[in-house]
Amino acid sequence: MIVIDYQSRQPIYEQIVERVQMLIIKGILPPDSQMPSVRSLAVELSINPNTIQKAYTILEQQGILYTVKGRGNFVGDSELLIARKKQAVFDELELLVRKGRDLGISKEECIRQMELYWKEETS
Amino acid sequence: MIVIDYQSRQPIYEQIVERVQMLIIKGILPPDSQMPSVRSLAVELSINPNTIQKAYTILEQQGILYTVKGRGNFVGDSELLIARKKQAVFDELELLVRKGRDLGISKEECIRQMELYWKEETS
Amino acid sequence: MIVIDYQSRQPIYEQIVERVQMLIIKGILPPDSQMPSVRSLAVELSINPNTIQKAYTILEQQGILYTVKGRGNFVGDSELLIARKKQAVFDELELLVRKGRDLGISKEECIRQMELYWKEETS
Amino acid sequence: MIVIDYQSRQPIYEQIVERVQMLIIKGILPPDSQMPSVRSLAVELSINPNTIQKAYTILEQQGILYTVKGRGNFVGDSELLIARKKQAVFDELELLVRKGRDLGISKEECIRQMELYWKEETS
DNA sequence: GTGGTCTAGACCACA
DNA sequence: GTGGTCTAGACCACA
Repeated sequence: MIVIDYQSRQPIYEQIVERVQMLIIKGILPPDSQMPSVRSLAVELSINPNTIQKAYTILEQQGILYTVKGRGNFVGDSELLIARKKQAVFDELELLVRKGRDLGISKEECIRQMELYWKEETS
Repeated sequence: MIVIDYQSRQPIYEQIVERVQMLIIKGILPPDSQMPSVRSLAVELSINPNTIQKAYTILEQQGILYTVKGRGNFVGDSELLIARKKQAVFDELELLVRKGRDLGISKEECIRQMELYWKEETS
Repeated sequence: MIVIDYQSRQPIYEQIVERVQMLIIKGILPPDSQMPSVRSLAVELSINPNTIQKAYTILEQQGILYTVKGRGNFVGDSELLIARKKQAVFDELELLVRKGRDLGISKEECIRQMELYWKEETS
Repeated sequence: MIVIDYQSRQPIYEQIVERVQMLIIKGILPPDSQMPSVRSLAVELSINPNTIQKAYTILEQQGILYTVKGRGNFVGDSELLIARKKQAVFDELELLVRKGRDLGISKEECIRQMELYWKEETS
């Protein structure tokens, strides 16, 4: 379910955070479902448990997971996550528009490109 | 001319690389003009000369600066840089479109936001 | 495995880059095998870790090594490296042919020499 | 007569040494003809006289130029220079053959390439 | 443990 | 003066 690219420059714990977020967004991990335990996921991915723990801690701090003592980690509210991610996308878009304008890209060219990308099939 | 954020997670040498790229893109540093020397910029920014050297070396490898031994560093072809940066912006845009689609953002909403950002004044 | 000439005009980090490239070409360092750590190689060669780091960084930029944060450096695709090196040899050969022609060396003499060198045993 | 590439990584004094050698090899500077003075060449090329002096000193040490006190620098024996350059070309060729063999290039491929380069027009 | 960044300071080649 | 290399040593993120 979670695939890690060990050759990536992105830290493993960040990759786990993002993969879990995506699984929640896509509904594969529904709200209040139980996450695999730190140990079992560490074994499954052949990763140091400290690294899994770090990812879970971050997800908990973000309010995306919640911990029940003695029972484990559970998926929180997915709407919150989706709203936050949408905002992040728009924030990035704003930055990108600025960069593009500095480079002399016209609004029309930018929109044309965007529509182009929108039409493409995604794998 | 170059402002460094010492608190940033982004390494100092990367900040310098990006600031110099921007100054070239904006035409503030025209082609074939001489860059400040490694030592003088180090003093000006209160940074170790090695760090400046690292930034200049990267800019040289990217073909953005060229070095004349014993004379200094000079600005190279700015068109090359701008073309590369434009491509980078479009690549980022494509990624962003994919992210947005996964989050259920509609094409129309995306374009509306983009037009909004385009109208804003920039500092 | 790696021998450095401290008297050479060639910088130490370049010597390391070339030695590593040769060990990969010869198959002594197979793809995906782990490189010695920056620190251990520094101790082994009695060289400052920063210098090893510089060599490894260059090899990574060339796509010859890949780095996994917190784990180490690993050998990448050797075919890519070999193809690039072959091209470099032919490019040098072309330059050499031009130089030879300017000096009045005949094509026949050049080929005779080349065949001679080819027959020699190499250590 | 001498063209310097100020953007080259090759030091200017080395460029001068090589250009002068080439002019002698091609017979443009015949034996016993007088070289331009350090000062006049410095003015002509807009270069620091120290740099010209360094080039001339090297050429004298190589026996390619000779100095007559109070009169200036003169071109020496060109045969000596040509013989030495030929040897240098063959030495480089030997190194190249070794590199090629290590890379798995066949003798036939190497000779074929060489003949190819030999046929090409030169500018 | 691993690599990555940075400082302080030295010494070199080159112009 | 200019850039380039190297050492010694510190501190950080990551696994």
